[in-house]
Amino acid sequence: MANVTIRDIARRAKVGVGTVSRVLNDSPAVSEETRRIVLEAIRELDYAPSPIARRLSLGRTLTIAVVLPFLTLPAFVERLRGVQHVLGDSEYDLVLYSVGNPTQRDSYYRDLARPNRADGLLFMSLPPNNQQAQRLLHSKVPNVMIGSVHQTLHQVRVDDFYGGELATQHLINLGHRRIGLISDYIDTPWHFVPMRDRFRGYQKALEKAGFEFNSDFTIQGPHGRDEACAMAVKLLKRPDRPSAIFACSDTQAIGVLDAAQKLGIRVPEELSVVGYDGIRDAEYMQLTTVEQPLFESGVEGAQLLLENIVNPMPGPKVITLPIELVIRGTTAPPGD
Amino acid sequence: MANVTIRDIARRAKVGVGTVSRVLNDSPAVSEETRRIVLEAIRELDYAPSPIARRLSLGRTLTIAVVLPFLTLPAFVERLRGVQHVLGDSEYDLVLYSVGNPTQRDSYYRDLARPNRADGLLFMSLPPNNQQAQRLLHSKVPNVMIGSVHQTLHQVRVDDFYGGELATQHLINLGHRRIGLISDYIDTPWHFVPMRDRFRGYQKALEKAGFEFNSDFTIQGPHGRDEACAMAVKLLKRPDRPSAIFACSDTQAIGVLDAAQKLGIRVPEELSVVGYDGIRDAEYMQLTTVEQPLFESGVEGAQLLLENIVNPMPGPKVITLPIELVIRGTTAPPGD
DNA sequence: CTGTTAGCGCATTCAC
DNA sequence: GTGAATGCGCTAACAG
Repeated sequence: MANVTIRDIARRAKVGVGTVSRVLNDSPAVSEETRRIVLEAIRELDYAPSPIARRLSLGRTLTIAVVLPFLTLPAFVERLRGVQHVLGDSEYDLVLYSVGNPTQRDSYYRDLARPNRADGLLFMSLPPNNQQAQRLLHSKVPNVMIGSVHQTLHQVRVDDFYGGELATQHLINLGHRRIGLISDYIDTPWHFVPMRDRFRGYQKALEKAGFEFNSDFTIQGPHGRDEACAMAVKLLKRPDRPSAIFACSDTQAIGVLDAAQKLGIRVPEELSVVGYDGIRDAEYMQLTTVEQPLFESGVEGAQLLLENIVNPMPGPKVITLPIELVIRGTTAPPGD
Repeated sequence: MANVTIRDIARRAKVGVGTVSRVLNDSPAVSEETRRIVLEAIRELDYAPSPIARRLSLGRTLTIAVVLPFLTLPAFVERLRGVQHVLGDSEYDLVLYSVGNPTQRDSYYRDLARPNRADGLLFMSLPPNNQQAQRLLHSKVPNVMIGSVHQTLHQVRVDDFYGGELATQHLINLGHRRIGLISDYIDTPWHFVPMRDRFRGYQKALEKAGFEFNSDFTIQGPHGRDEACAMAVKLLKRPDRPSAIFACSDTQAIGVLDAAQKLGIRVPEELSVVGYDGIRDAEYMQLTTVEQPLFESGVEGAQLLLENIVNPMPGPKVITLPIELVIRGTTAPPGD
């Protein structure tokens, strides 16, 4: 019942605590014989060293903090899985911080950017402002941004600009001219950069095709399936309604499908829809989408972080992961 | 750069470390004046106490360990969200342990069931064997099972037996007689009790209706959409193929829908499908399903755990959450 | 190779 | 009210 400590083992094995510590840490500087005796004592007393004491003594937390916005969005879960996949094999514990609002986000950026909180920080889709980035840098705590950017920080990202262009180009190639866009708010306190880049890619594609950009065809709003549905309804009720819609996330794309169904508009005959992310739901729904390697981004981010813990790289390392347009059943030439 | 410790604050404020500690912990036994001075020093040096040192000194880890099988299944993510929702407002960190195989599960049961690892344990859908339960009990570490059962442990669960009955009864009421069932392996080293109960509920409903149980209509296999699809294909290729299938999870139900599509069998005209869980995909797919309160179960489990940390209850507390049959578009009377 | 000792940073006595 | 001292369990440096 009473906690068994390293001292108990030492006493039991009739050695010093130093020796016990040595066998615990696989130090070669201990004879086979004593190692055996110590291990025996450990087994008999079912002893396991206290991680807390260990951390304090080592001056390391043996912990990686993962900060992400709500666990609600499937895309974040996929990334988290990737992170867990890597961390599961490491010596680090994964502690989870879920951010519900900008205030919370800021407090995490403040609290975690100091020694003794975590040995490494992983931020997902939560771009820091300059001051926060500065603080991170100054704190010397290794960190990696996944799915968000900052000039001074390590990051793994995808080329969202290109992705937006790819999606739009696909629609243009099919023959669409009136192409709507639905996205999150682009200028929010969250600074959700990827969305903004996708939007710009959309503009670029239009421009390249010689179409004029019509801001009436773009709507921004809060994220979510139902919200996207409402936005799409607004777009589809126009007399000159678009024949195709690029939704900046799969969740929103599914909302668009809802809207089409509600209004009796057939997909893809009367309306083409492209999403973004490549969450599993997209496959269920036969949604054409721009797939980004979500799981992979988690893996890469975690690995980059672990490397940086071992030996910190100076310059910001940017890993850009490839994206891919996956054509399924929700896009087709305009039925006119 | 150098770590600022409580001692630095004490020196700066010209007080003892004890006093600083007191203001950090809101002890009333400190004058307004000195409190002010200390807080001032803390602010000036941007000091924050080291959680690790705090933990060691307090003898508490300030940590809740959440153990769950792969992060892959949406149902687990929902529960995790519920847990996070509660823990986010507490003083505890949420550390995540993802279990990939039975060996890993067993090692977590062993390692976490001792002092100084976590102040509380949350196991999701990972029923312990008697020895593990015994060890948990003996370790005195507060713990709660979510979605799995053991006679001696606190748990929050749903009535899976009733759920299985409910789903099957629904199909019977619609007029179906040949009702297939697809489930995980029921007798595995994972001891996935809920599945077994759903299966038994199915049998019970058949029995009540006076139908004979036909084991040819039940298939067990590894979990997963594709796996379920393969099983369903097997079922649906029989000359006397079932007119309805109860899949023991939504993921599997979606696999069944895949199979129907592949074989050109219309749902619900030629085949009715009922799922189980109530994940969001189910809504997307218009799937009739038995909805269990996943998020809620996480919330309840976390709350129960926190209560038990404050003052441990002796007897095992069992919270049973209500389930609900949600009828959507995949069930209808048999088209014959 | 091995025992002893000095911290790691904080909370908590116990005197004053 | 407050300061000084002790211990939480472990690692690492230092003698031997």
